[in-house]
Amino acid sequence: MSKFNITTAIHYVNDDPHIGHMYENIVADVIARHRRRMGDDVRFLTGTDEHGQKIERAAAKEGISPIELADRVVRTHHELWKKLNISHDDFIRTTEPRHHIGVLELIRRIQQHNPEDIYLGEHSGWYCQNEETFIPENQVKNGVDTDGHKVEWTTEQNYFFKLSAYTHRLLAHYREHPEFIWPETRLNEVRSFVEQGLRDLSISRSSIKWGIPFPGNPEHVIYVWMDALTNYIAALGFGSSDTTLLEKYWPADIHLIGKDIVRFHSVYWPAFLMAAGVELPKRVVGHGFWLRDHEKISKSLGNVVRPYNIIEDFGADALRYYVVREMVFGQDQDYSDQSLLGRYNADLANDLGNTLSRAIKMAASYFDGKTPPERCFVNELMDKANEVVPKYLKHMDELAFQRALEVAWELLVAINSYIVSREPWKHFKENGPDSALARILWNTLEALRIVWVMVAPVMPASTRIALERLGANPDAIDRNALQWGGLATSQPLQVTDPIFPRIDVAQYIGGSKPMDETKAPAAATEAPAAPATPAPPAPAAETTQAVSPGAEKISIDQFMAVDLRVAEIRAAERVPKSKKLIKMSVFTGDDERTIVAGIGTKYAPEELVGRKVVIVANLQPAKLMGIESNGMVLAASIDGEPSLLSVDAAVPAGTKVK
RNA sequence: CGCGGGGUGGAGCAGUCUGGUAGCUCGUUGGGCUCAUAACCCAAAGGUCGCAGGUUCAAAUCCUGUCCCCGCAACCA
Repeated sequence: MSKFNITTAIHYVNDDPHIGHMYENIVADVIARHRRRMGDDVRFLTGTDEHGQKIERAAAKEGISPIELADRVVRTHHELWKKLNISHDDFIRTTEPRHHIGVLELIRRIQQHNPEDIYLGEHSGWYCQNEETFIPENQVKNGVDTDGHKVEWTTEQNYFFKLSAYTHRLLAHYREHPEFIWPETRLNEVRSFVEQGLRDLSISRSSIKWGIPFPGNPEHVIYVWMDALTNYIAALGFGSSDTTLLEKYWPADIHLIGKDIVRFHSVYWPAFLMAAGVELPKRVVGHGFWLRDHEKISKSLGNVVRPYNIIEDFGADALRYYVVREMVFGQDQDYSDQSLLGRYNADLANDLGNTLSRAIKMAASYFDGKTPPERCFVNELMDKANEVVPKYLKHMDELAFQRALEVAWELLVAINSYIVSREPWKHFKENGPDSALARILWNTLEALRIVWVMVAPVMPASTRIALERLGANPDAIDRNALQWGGLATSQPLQVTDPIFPRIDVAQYIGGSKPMDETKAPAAATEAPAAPATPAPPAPAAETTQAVSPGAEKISIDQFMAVDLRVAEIRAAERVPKSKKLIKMSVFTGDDERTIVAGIGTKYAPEELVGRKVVIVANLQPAKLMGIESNGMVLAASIDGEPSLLSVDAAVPAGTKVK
């Protein structure tokens, strides 16, 4: 018996799980269940990442402690995994003592094996007092970050990991183990990233409190990624006195993660492990993302998919099947309710479920409610099954789950075709329940049993039900169960309601059950949205909605503080390499100045020259693509399409607008 | 020359690494069956595989060039 250790990423607890999280755990579960029934000793780990600034802040906003927030969200995760039948063996939280121990041990081992790999250095950057953090360069403009807070160039002392020293060893590892990163495109990406040379990595933060204190310097907290990645070994007892699990299950066979964090898992993580003298995981597998209308799903876009109602109404298996069947594993895929329901009806209701009812009802009515009394080992369904099963297993091994299911459906189609060609109903009328009929229906049921066994890792709950109805042993889903001949004769069949009832899509979608955007049941405990820090006023060019009557009123003085005036565009050109920026030279009555505006999607530079527009003349200068813009051109915009405000040509430049 | 993904029958997508009759699901049309969840089976229509060159006996697949679309990053002041 060989061991098989699979992990998911640990999910960040700043929000309820969405379809991306579900997908990852579902796929990991499918793999785990498959390996288990193939006889492996499986260890399947998932968990939550609970440290870091975002949690700290989200908690502060609600007036609770970070751990309280984490506890609450973790509960949602547990409930969801239970609903989805995720069969993990362990669930680790980065706030657990065992995790702390593991992280500290990792650092200790690095210091022991490669003392020079962790050193105290200086880190400089834009620091925001208000948020107590460094702000990335690209979010800083004019001494202010994107939230409008003041930032200062600050230098702080940090511990660093000598990542630069591992460049060549990592490249060598990729060369010797090309299977280390999957799919190949990700390997190429990572390799080219590493080939550019690696910079040392800051592995402590003194500005954050919510984390694991750095050993020997409690003013610092360990960098979240170093913290988080260690969960994979901490869960196995790394650093504890009991290393049984570690010896048994490490290295991991698969770290299943999203493609966005492949770099952390295939560069930082192995480098840490090399430094600590710990064996590397065998494989980092990056899956694709679920998209919505070809766009990335994100909270800010408001297109997050949380198909809780699907789970409620059709069971976890429908969702499990959909995500595994619809996505080419490794690639991105569009999500839509229509496609989910389409798959449900076509594949589950019409094919899988209907064939089950069809076969069972016939067999039951002709053979006294039991599986037919005679088995058969010479027939085309058996041939088909023997052809399909090896292909199925190959696809499963190659992580081509979509293909594996396709192949299982081939057998299903063959079953229906077989039924039609043998016409059991006619045979029964003409000959009664003779042995030929018994063989025909036994073949049908037996092939169906094999289909369900193939489907078992994806739809475990439904498989149990189906096998019971078929008169088969619901626990028999191991590798032997994929062989022809497993169905016993004269076992009780169950004739019941459809396992996957058809859905009227129009009615369902149009009905009172919006599937998206619904929150998890457990999320009902979520505190009411705390008053957010006031958002910076939207730039005029972006304002699409009418000013609501309830909006705060401003005084005339406040309004007059804005210097609105008519200006004439003297010259205009596109900003090179920009998508929508147009650089204009405008005459304001007093001077001629440069204004950059994001109107290039709608207007061509030529048609702008000579045009009179309204500008805000006393706006703070800002740099856009390196060009200083002194003012703002007013425009109304619909869905990002700007429409410039203009005045009659007779109005001279410089005229005040009020 | 920023990074990456993609352009394949009406729709959505596989196939491209490892050239060899272009495949799947949905939809459409005609027929069959009436055992089953208005399900199932058979058949048909429908594609110059973005475009142009090249390599080859043979190119959706390899090479070169080119056009277009979509993410990310950098810019809607």
